[in-house]
Amino acid sequence: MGKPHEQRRKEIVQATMDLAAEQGIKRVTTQAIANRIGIAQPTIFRHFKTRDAIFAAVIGWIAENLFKAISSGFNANDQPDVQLRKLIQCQLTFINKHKAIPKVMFSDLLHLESPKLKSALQEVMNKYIARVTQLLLQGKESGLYRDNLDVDQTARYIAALIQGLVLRWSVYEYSFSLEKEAEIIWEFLKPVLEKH
Amino acid sequence: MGKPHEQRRKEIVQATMDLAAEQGIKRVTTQAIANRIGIAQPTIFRHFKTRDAIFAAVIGWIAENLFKAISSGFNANDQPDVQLRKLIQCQLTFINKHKAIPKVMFSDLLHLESPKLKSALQEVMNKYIARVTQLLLQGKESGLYRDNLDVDQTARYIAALIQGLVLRWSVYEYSFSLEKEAEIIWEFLKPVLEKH
DNA sequence: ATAAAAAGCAATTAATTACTCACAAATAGG
DNA sequence: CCTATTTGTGAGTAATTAATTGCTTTTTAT
Repeated sequence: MGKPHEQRRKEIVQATMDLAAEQGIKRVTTQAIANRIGIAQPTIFRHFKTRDAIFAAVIGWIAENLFKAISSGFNANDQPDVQLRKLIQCQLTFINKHKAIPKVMFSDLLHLESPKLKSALQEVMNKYIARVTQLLLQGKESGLYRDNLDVDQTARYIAALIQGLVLRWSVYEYSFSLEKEAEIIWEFLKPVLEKH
Repeated sequence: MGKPHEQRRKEIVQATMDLAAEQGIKRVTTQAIANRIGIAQPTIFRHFKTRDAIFAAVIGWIAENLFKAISSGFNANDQPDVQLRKLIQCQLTFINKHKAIPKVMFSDLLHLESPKLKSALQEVMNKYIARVTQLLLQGKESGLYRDNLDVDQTARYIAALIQGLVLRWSVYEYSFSLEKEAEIIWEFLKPVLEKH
């Protein structure tokens, strides 16, 4: 039954995300994780020093795979606006597939708890906003968008808009299609970005 | 030292909000609340049946005072767009004054915990969105906004935008002025609403 | 094959924390 | 003023849960 360290770590991260999606962060106890995997509770601590370390790994997983996801649709030949549209679509598809993400993002974790987790999440946000800023700048420079577009401000608001949307999606128990929202968000954003 | 029931309840709600703002929901233990007020911990339970009941009262307080706040600037003579702008300004000023709000909104409370608290919060959101929808509709009918404006969708996105903004403000430890954002949000929204 | 290292577990611990209880002090009403 | 109700408290309970410990089993490397 003994499995290699790295494999168990992945199992634990996965089980943590599954439980978080189903029941919320608070109910993800080390016991619950162990039960889900089918190991004893103390075995968890062979693979993670503390419970917080598990959540740090979860955030790491999210960061890594979110950027894989939003890079997956990348095509250098696309116009910047098409790239941005695809980015939003890929992001929402990714979050839809991993319902633990809003639970982690909107939990007590970031509002205090360990400063380490908090700054880890801030970093993900920053990196995401930087990517959007870059695409906005390209669109501006290629004449697609308004000349007076504040790319930093707009990138932050696009991120805020999506976060708010995902929050509602999570609070209303995933009762609407997140993926379909990509198109609607895009229609909403168009007049903000485009010349008129 | 014995104080009347209603007064103590208010003290407890206030202390809970202060502590939540400073340290996050998780650290608001009944002991911490009692310490802040200067009473014994069991005394809390003379005034609230359970800890959850305290948070229900907090949400009640927020709901009540948020609507007072966004109604405070109301002037029937204002154009609908001015009304909406004022609403956003009042809301951000109110949240800025009560930093517990994002802690409560973005906590594990809504992501599971008691369904009662969750639906209470959903109700606040719904009521807020209804108010914004109403103002958008007025603006549309008075010819200020685009004819093809989807008022429901737009109201939801305005709410999402503000929630996302408040989340960032909270995660970044209130390090930027929330009140100043009202103006910037308004500039951001203009092209979405107006004819062009 | 075998010794060392890694992974596993049962039992336990230590800390936290919401909540109870029996009784004391304060307050209010007649 | 006296009594009943309310408010307050010190001491304690029960439940939860992250983390430790000592030992066994499994895996890996030589």
